[in-house]
Amino acid sequence: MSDLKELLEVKKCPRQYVLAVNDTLNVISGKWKMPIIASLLYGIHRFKDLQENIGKITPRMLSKELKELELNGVVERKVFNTTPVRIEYHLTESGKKILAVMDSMIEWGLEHRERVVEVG
Amino acid sequence: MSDLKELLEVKKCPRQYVLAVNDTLNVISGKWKMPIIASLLYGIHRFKDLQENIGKITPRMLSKELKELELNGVVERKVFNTTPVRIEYHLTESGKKILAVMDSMIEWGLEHRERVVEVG
DNA sequence: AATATAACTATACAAAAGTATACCAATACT
DNA sequence: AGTATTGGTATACTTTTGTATAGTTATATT
Repeated sequence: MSDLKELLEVKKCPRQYVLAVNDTLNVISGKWKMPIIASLLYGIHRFKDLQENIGKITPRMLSKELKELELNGVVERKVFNTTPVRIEYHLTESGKKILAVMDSMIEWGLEHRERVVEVG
Repeated sequence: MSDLKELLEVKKCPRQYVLAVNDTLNVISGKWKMPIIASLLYGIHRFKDLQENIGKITPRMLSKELKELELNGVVERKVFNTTPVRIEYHLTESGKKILAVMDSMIEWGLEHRERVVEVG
């Protein structure tokens, strides 16, 4: 295959795919996104509980990340009119489906570790 | 389910899964990893060609990222004893399989965009 | 009136990631 | 000797991401 053909082939890589990958990366990149999403998946929904479960995250980061996830349509914030006020964070339908991406990442990561150990 | 049970359930989330996800994130996170891996997948292997294909990347970043990918066992660097010297970067077996992760990211990203457009 | 609790916010800072611009080394060609 | 080519490095920045530490608001409890 000629260099030109290859170049054209690359240019054909659909823009919507690039956008889709970037959207996904935005949602899962960073130190705390995965721990937060995983905790929500496991049924932890309140600020203090998330903070305790994740361990070393500061309230500033937890707040910031939850806001970003909410803005990205991955998390929904629910306010309950009790005293003291109770607030719960839940994954949206999209949010729950990130599990599929996590699964593919786990699969790749495990296989890769085995291969690296074999090779040296 | 009690809070305690939930907590224990979370603690059961296997450490090797956490490591696997982190390994994968390390390989795909950042502004340039995906463009580089995609270019390699599409058959572009030389430094200058990668630089041209990716567009706005500086040689410093391309060099740095390729080194990191090599260190992580995702890319292999081959030196050809020609004049002038020819160097090629190729994905390892592990590297090629990142396509599966990319696919799941594309799928999630596309679905998520549709859902966000629907909801508003 | 003092203390406790949930759910944060504010300010200042440090570290990591990325950019801009210029330069280098080896070899071959003219 | 001067120029071109490939495959990078070096230095100095700017931006983004994450940390540390303290404070706030609203209500209820003692």
